[in-house]
Order: sequence, then structure tokens, then C-alpha cells
Amino acid sequence: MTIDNQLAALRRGAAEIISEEDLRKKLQEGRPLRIKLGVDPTIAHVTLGWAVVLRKLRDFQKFGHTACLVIGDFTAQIGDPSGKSKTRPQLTREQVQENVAAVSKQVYKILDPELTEISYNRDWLGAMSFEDVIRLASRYTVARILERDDFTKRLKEERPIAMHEILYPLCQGFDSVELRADVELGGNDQKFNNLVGRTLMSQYGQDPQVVLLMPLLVGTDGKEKMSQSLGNYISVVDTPRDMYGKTMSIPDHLLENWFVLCTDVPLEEIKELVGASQAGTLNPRDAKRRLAKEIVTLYHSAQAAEEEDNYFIETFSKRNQPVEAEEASIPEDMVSEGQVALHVLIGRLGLAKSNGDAKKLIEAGAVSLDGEKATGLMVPVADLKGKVLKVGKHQFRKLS
RNA sequence: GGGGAGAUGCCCGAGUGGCCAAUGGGAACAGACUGUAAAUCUGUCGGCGAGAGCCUUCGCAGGUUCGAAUCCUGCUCUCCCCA
Repeated sequence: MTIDNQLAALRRGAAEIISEEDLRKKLQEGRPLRIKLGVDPTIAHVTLGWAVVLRKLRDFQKFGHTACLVIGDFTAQIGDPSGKSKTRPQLTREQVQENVAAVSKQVYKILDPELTEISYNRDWLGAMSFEDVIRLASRYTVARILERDDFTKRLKEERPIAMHEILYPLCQGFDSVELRADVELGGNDQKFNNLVGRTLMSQYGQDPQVVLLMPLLVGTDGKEKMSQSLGNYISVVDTPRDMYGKTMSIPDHLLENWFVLCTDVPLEEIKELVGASQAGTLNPRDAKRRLAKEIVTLYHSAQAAEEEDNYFIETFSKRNQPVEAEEASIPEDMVSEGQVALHVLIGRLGLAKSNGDAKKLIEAGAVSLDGEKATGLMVPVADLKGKVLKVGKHQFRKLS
């Protein structure tokens, strides 16, 4: 594959490459490049948002380059200074390794393990003496650190900035020095940190890394970036049903963004799909169905995607009872005098946050049995068995 | 070191002794409408309980009072101004 073709593939979806010329030069050297990606050890899921960057990393692997994952077990104590997170407790190496082991199963759904190298930044950051820290800190100025958006904003809003937070970008930058990274990948919000890496590398006499930034994937809520803590995410290990359903629930304006960042559909085709749905010649819903199928195919299978598409049309478009719903049996101890308290049952089945919540849902008309709205709380068991209980828009249980 | 302001429910923000589980907005959830989209309208929005009601919440710990988010004391944290 020619360098131009490689570049084109790597450029797909990228928000910014600093700089493309540098990247070209590095690619021309013909050796396996070291592509760095920082990993937050506190995460439990690989979300589609993170997958955007991982998929880009995989693109590099396809061209024979090495993925260098840096587990930020040291930096996690600080927490990226978004101002939201407080200083977090130090995790033990064991805890971190457990998390990493759990998450790497998901990561390798995307990455090639053969070309992946994992390191922990506590190994070098934790070993630094106070003197080392001072020396590192002297390489950067306060004014430049405060250029970072978060800091500027917090300063203006009179919100606190702790001393250690301003060291965060330096820590991350130093990782690049330690790893001798050729390229650092990141979400667009990592731009500042990654550029610090460039500066520090030159200061330490290294060839500065190329920074490749991917746009942030907007979450299912259509507003915030997809993240675990906001709950607006799809995990790569979500069931095909959830994955498909959540995708269908994203706002239309996300279509293009998601197609480009989450699928391998060629750009020209995406343009057509998006154009047609905007022009009204294609129902945006159908474009979204395509998107949902692509995503399910990627993480499960084409067959699963087909099945979920059918299920979706049958259950939601045609509003039929689901053909197959998860079975749930009514616990014996809940039956008294032949009656069952419906809200308690819903609570017990985990379909609502609490019994009180379940009661409110019933009052709001969000609960139905075989399509009939439930009204009372006490229901004879006989009227429940064999019926499909629906709670909210998409939770179904076949009672037995 | 000195002076001033502040900490309220998921978030923002009212509330200065009883009518406060706490106005309002946002978020969230649900209903209608739809395409599990958007917009709009409606309802819910601390927990438990069939219910009466009970329990927990207004930075933390004590105190005053029949009664405190509201008053007093101590503590913790944050911001601003001066040095």
C-alpha cells in the first residue's frame, strides 16, 4: 500500500493531525511506528466513543505499527482536570490489573493483541523523586499551562484549581518521552495534553510525536460526549438488542458523525445516505437502521444484526407484542390470596428503580399486560401468567 | 497574616425559626404525537409502605428551642480583596 493510501485511511474521520507532513515523513521511514494511546484504568466498559480511537489505532496496526497502550494508573490519581472529578484514591497495582484484564477482553475485539504493548505509567512517574518533578515542572511555564481551556474557564468562574492538577498535562507529556512515541492518538479534548507531549519530547532531544485527534463521539443523548459516567453510552459488549435499540434512539443529527466514526462504510456512501435522508428521499429512520446494523455487525455478527432489525420493525414499528420476550417467573412468596402486587413484582424484576418508582410508572400508564394498560396495583395471578409485561418503552417480560 | 463572601436535593439556584421532602429552571424518567429522531404538550421526579404514616436529606459536629435548612459554638472546604 502506498504512503498516500495509508495517509488517506488514517485521515478518515480525524479531527486534526499535527502535522500531516510529519506523519508522512514518519511513515516513509518504513519502520513500525510506536502509536501511543493513554488508557484510564478506572473504566469498566469500552464504549463506542472510546472505540473511535481504538479503531484508529487498529488502522495503524493494519499497516504494521505497534499500539502502545499506557495505563494511566499514576495519572488516574490526579484525574484529568476537567474540574468535575475530585482527586481520586490511588488504586493498587492489583486492582488496576484486574480492571485492565477485564477491559482488555473488550479492547481486543478491536485491536490486534500481537501488535499491542501495554505499560503502566506508575512505573516511571511513581519512581520520580521530588527533585525530578521540579526539574520536569521547570520545562513548562504557568502561563502556558493556564492556556488550557479547563483552567482558563475555571479561573474565570472563580472555581478552584489545585496545584497538582496543573501537573497533569506534564505527566501525560512525559509518558510520551518515556515511550518514545511516534504518534499519540487521542480524542479531540486531549489536544492540549498531547501537544505538551510534543514540547517535552523536543526538550528531551527527541523527535516530537505526531498528534492525531479524533472527534468526540456524541452520546446517545445527542448532547454530551459519550462517556461512562454520563450513562449515554453504548458498550461494545452490549447485547445486540441494546446496541441496536440505543443506536435507533440517537437524534438524527448524529447520523453522519456516527457513520463516519463508528463504521467502515465508505465515505461516499455515507454522504449519499445522509444526503438522501436530509433531502427526504430516504426516511432517516432507515438510514439509522443501516447504521444500527453496521454497528451490531461489527461487534456481534451480520446475522445478529438482521435479527435485531426484524425485531425492531416487528416490535416497535408495527407495535406488535415481541415474538420472544425474556421469561420471568412470578416468585411464589409474592402471591397472597391469589393476588400479586404488580409494582412490587416490577421492582423485584428490576424493571424499575424501586417499588415506589414502579408504582409511579403504573400511574403514568407506562405498564401494560399483553398490550392492555395496567391500572390497579393488585392483580390476580391468573391474569398475569402467560402474559407479556411491558414496562416503559422497551422492557418486556413474559410472565410465567 | 488581615478583611470579606459562600457551602441547599443529579446540576444550577430560591428559601433566614413552624404552612419545608424544601419555590423555580435544567437534566432524567414516563404518557400523547412519531420514525425507540427532533419539536411540542402532560405527568412524575429522596427511600420504604396498600394506606395512615415512618425513615433519611439542606458542608461536618455539637448546642438553644415545644419546633432549625433557617439562631449559637466549634470544625472542614471554597472563592475574592489586601500583604
